[in-house]
This record gives sequence, C-alpha cells and structure tokens, in this order.
Amino acid sequence: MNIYDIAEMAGVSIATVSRVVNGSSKVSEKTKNKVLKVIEEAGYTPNVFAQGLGLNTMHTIGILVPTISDLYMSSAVSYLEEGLHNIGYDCILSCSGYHATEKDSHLQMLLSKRIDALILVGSTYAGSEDKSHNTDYIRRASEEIPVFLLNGIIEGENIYCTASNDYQATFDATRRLIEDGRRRILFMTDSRSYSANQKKKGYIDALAAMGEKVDPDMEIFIKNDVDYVRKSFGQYDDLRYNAVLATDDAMAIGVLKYLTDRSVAVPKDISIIGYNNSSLCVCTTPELTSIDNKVKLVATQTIERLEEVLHGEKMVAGKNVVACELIERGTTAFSDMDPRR
Amino acid sequence: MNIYDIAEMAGVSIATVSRVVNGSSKVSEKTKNKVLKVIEEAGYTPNVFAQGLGLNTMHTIGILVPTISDLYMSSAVSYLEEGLHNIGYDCILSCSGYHATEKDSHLQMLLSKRIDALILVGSTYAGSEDKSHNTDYIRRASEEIPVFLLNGIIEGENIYCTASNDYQATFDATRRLIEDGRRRILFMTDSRSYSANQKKKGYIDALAAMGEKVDPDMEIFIKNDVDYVRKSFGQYDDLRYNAVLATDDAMAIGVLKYLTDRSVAVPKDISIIGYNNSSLCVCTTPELTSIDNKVKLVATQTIERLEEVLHGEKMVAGKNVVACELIERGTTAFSDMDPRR
DNA sequence: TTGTAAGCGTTATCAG
DNA sequence: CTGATAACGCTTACAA
Repeated sequence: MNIYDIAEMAGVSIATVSRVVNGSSKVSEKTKNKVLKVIEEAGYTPNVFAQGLGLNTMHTIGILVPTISDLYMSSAVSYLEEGLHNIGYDCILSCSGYHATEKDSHLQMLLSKRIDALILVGSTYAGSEDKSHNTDYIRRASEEIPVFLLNGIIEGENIYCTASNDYQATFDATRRLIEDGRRRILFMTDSRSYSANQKKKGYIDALAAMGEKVDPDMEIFIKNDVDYVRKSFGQYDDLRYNAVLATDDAMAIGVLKYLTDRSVAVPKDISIIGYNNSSLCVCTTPELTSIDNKVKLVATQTIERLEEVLHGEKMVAGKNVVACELIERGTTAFSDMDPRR
Repeated sequence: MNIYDIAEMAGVSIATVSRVVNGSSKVSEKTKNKVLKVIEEAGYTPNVFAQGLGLNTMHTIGILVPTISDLYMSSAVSYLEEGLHNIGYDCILSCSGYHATEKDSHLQMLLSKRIDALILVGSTYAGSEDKSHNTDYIRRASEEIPVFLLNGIIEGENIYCTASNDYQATFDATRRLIEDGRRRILFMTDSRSYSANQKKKGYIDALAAMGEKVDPDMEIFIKNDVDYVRKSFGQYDDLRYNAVLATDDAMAIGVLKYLTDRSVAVPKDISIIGYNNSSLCVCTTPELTSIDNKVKLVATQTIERLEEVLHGEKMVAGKNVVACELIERGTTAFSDMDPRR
C-alpha cells in the first residue's frame, strides 16, 4: 500500500496525494476530500523511510543520558519526551553510562541515525576542569546538528545549554548553615562533573565569604548509594562535623541513616541538606531538606530553545540558567532570625 | 557524501561499496581495503533513511511506557535499552500516560515509524477484567509487528509476554502474614491493571485458603503517593487492621508515615509490606519489607524472546513467568517458626 | 489546481 | 569477484 495505489484508487496523481497528505493548500477541497476518503478506507500510512529520504529528516531527536535508572534523569527525560511529542518530534533514547569511550560511541550511534538535534542530559557530558573527560566529541557533533545540554555548560557554536544555578544554590545553603552556627560543614560528592564542580565552588566561596577557613578534608568523595554511605561513614567521625551538604539525596540519606544508627540527633546536633529534592526526601525520618534544582523548568526551557533553533530562529541564547530553591524539611532547623524568612 | 562519491574515489561501482559497507564476503581483500580506506578518509556514513527504504527496517524498537518518571518503569527501560543496544537495535521511547485514548495514539505514532517490534512496559497495557480499557489496539498492532509485554499478559498471535508472578507473590505474603497471626490485612492498590488484579486475587485466595473471611472493606483503592496516603489514611482507622499489603512501595510508605505520626509501633502492632522493592525501601525507618518483582530478570527475558522472534525463530514461548521474592526488612518481623525460614 | 518526472541514497538482482 | 540497473516510496520543481 503506497502512494501509487492511493493515487490510482482516487484517480489522481501521486503528487496530489502527497499534497493532501502534507496538508498543502494548493489542492481543491473536492479532490482533497476524495483523496482523504480513499486514504481512510485503505488505511494508508506514508512510509517514513521514504519521507525521511526525501526530506532528510525523520523528525527525531536523540536523547543521550548516562542512565535512565536515576530519579533525576528519568524525571528530566519524562519532561523532555512530553515536550518533544507536543511539537511533533519522536525521541530515540540512548544510555551511555559514565565512561568516556562509551559516551562517544553512543553519541556516534545517535548521530548515524540522522537525528535532527541532540539532547545531552546531565552534567556528566559537560566535562570538567581536569581534562580527564574532554568534550571534543560534543563539539564535533555540534558541527552537524544543534546540541542541547540539560544541566551542563559548554561554550560553542550550535550548542545550547540550560542548567540550574548550582553554584548559587550551594553558596546560599552553606551561608545559611554558617549563619545558623554550623561551621563544620562536610561537603559530599560522587563526581567531578561540571555540576559537581559548580556545587563545590559555591560551598567553598561561601565559606570564604563568611570568613571560615576552607578545609580540604571536609570535602568527601564517595559513592552515591544509601547503603554504601551508611556503612562506610564511620571513617569521618573525627572530622567533628555539625552539618552535611551533599550533592545528591541518596548520599545525604546514607549519612542520615548512619547518624540515626548511632543515635545522633538530626537536626539538633547535625544538619543535613541533600540535592535534587527527589521523591526519596519524604521517605526518611526526619524528612530530608534538599535543594530543588528545578528539573521541570530546566527541561521545559531546553525544549523551548530547541523549538526556536529548529524553527530556524537566529539569536537563540546559548546559555540559560535557572534558580534552585532550598526545600526545608526535618533534617535542618534554621532559626527564624534568618533574613530570608 | 554518498555511495556514488565513494565509488568514484575508490574507482569501483556503488555495488562494491555497498558490499564492503555491509561486510559481504564476496569482495576481494584488495578492493575491500581500498574501499575501506576511502570511506575512512572521507568520513562516510551510510544514509540510514535510504537503508531503511531499501531494507524496510531501521533496526528500531518502540518502547511504550505510561511514564518514565517512575522507579519501576525507568528501571525496566534501563535494562531494555541496554539489551537492545547490545543486539544492535535502537529504541524510540514514548510515554503515553494511563489514559486509553492517549495510549492508542502514542502507539499509532510508534507504528507509523515502522519499528521492528514494540515493547509495552507495565501492566497498564494488559487491560483488565472490567472492559474499561480494552486491548484491541494492541492486537491490531500485533498484526503488523511482534508485540512484547513487560509485566502484563495478553493471549494472542505475535504477542509475547513476560511477567512476574504477582499472584503467587501476594498469595505467599498474605499467607505468611496470617501464619504470623496477622488476620486483619489491608490490601491497597491504585489500579485495576492486569497486575493489580493478579495481586488482589493472590491476596483473596490466600485468605480463603487459610480459612479467613474476605472482607471487601479491607480492599482499599487509593492514590500511589506518599503524602496523599499519609494525610488521608485516618479514615481507615476503624478497620482495625494489623497488617498492610500494598501494591506499590510509595503507598506502603505513606501508611508507615501515617502510623509513625500516630506513634503506632511498626512492625510490632502493624506489619507493612510494599511492592517493587524500589530504592525507597531502604530510606524509611524502619526500612520497608517489599516484594521484589525482579524487573531485571523480566526485562532480560523480554529481550531474549525479542531476539528469538526477530531472528525468525518459530516456537517462541508466548508467555513467560518469573518468580518474585519477599525481601524482609524492618516493617515486618516474621517469627522463625515459619516453615520457609 | 493538477500531473510529469527527476531526484533522495541505498540494496539486490542479474549478467558478465 | 564486479558492475549496471531496477526497485524502495516519497517530495518537489517545473509544466500544463
């Protein structure tokens, strides 16, 4: 069942059928209805491969994500998919893991599918200061199609970034803790990604701004896993911390669990702040205070930029930043003297 | 840069280039190397649209899921994507929501992309006894391409199902609770999907098998949301339940939160069992006992069946069932008298 | 408004 | 082993 069959049945040429299918205006109402009726009855669907060949697009967007089995990523992809669907694009999903060579090969696979644009989800694709993972492969991709980074920043032609302001978020959170009398703040992270670096910078700058000394021992690199953190956290006892700022909720919960096991009072003796404001936060006791990095907003704005770029708009902002919000729950108890309350 | 360019540069015909690209054996080592070198230097990549047109496939699998923003679904998709990638398929993801018309339209969108097979994730696609959502649209899809259900069962030609044995799981869990002296077991669900029905049946049959009376009031239909359950659960106080069996972890956690707020002792006075064994389970205090429905195994087996079917194997099992496992944590305290321990 | 015909870039069937 | 050449099913100037 192809366009020739329809043309014959309707007694018109294939060009006319094509025009009807594509909603071209230059078809008389009469023939249009005739053709539509035949299409309907025959149950005809255009062959997208042939369409793709002719138009050089299949209206497909590639989404690359380290793993979809992560609350932040799956949430982001959920919003992205919805937005793309609304503007008539399908999305092909690829999970690359965190390893550089895998990221590259998955990206190549996506590019070979002739996608119209590429969305990279998560700051793991934004490289970091130590050149351990570089971003050349992304730049190369951007020579072929527009590349959108969700929660990462790379400067470059045809690269469009939307990220939450993680620097400001940790800066504010750290200052808030210090103002509340917590001066020994543990900073926990599991990554050297762009985002992780921003968070760390915010933490350090806030310490400095508040006149506190920056102690490298207070920066902890650890696996982002509740059980792992819970079981291994004893090694940090002698740091005599009274607050914890984690770059992911699961780490924070690991600490909370550890402290609860040891009957340490949270938040009375130790305050804990997580990151992402995931659904895990409301499960713990006490519930976890967390920084909401506004994944919905970031995803929505990514789609808006994408739509602009794909519609050929010039002058689309290459960089977009969204403010985070501290969601206070039971693992912190800030005094009401804070100016922002 | 197309096959003609390469052919010219290499001084061969396009047929030869095509053979080299597709690794056909009938090319001399010499010309093969010559062509490969030219391809390498030119950075040529075959146009997948043209390939698709010729071969009538782009090696793409459609994955339909109600939402990717759900721990079970995202975990399933994660395993599916990995498996598909390994056997050379890309996946195009579509999130349909739970509404019948949307499910149908998203499925049509996927079919129109000429995918090689369709995977439906989650029992929401398997319909239910009340004909509120029917499964005709799935049957129709199966006339065009093989359809794979992950965690749902529909009988039919060209439909292949892999599901966890939810019936047995709730049957065993219920019996276990009764044997432990918990005779007033609340059953909570948020759905009338195939899977939800199986779970309910297991619960009811176990009650009957153990000589307990089945009280319809003990079956609670409620939203699967921690906060919602927590805030609204007071209305069930007079049911005087001493155990809760929920069809999803979030619901179970809502109850746990409610009971903790009211200082009810869990598991001493009330036992709680969740479902899915999600990452939420280890976050609560006490941690949540949950039924592990083996999403990894189900996904892996789905991919195995898919590979068989796509490789043209006849006699592929249309129905596959995987056993669940009760993961005991802090919200239950079964006595050691239980025969299975 | 409609039709004709030339691409789009492959694969695959034949001959040679 | 290699090369012409005909599909594959559509879009789109260009004619009419």
